[in-house]
Amino acid sequence: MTDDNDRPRYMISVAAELVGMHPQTLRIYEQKGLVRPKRTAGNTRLYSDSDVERLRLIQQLTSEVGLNLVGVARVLHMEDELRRLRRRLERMEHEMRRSLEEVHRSYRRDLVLYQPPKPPISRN
Amino acid sequence: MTDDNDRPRYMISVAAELVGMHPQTLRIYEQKGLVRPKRTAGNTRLYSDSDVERLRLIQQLTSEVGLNLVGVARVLHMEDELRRLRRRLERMEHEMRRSLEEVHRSYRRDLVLYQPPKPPISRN
DNA sequence: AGCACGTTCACGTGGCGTGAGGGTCC
DNA sequence: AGGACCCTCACGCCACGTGAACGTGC
Repeated sequence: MTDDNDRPRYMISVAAELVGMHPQTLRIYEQKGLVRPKRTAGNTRLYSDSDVERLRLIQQLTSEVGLNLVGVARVLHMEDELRRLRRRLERMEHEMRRSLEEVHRSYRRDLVLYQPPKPPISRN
Repeated sequence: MTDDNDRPRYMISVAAELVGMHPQTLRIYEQKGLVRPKRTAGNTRLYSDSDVERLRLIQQLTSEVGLNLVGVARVLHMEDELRRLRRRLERMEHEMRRSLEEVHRSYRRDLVLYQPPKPPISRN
């Protein structure tokens, strides 16, 4: 997950080449807060692979979907939110199943302890 | 909820007046699928109060937020999705609590049936 | 010294709002 | 017949992408 996909690698001309965009466009995207490449000590932008991937996503949203840059920012943020909610929902489903089983197990333990030795418990 | 907020009421000039927009703009919005006013037999658009409210929302997203129309459509749709997920999450929380209590109650009933009359149940 | 970087400004294109023209329904 | 509706076309403005100019870092 957090491997070196985030390591700053490419300067702007390379990154632009990778995604087939104008370097100036990438600068505009940064200015509007759509990507946040790191900088060298000499103030040169360095794009990570994650940044490049994000650029491709932005490209898709603008050129194919037709969003303007405000829309791209908004949609990217809302997609994060959606992913978060879906994950949370899924985890809650698991948690729910787990808890129910846990309770069942706990009570069955009690039942075993307390059951009279003679008649076996009949279960359906 | 589904009272007469959905009843077709205002023709385009009135609706446009209500929200302070150009009638032609409303036609464009319909053409792009952002609002779907009903029509009279004579093909005249009739906007409901819900439609008018939606128009105000669209107005906010375009003029204040700065979205283009594609963005408005997308954002409106994603907001619906977000609301749906949040509601579902909330209902699941309730359901989880309810189920757990239910199971507890069910087992306690059993415990009463099965507990031996002599030694009292010791609990930690 | 040279090349790619940095920023700022200028231009072209396209989306969107607004208006006009012409036809149709009450 | 008049007025508001319908639709289509035309114009203006602004956002965005692209390029040029000029300065700076390696």
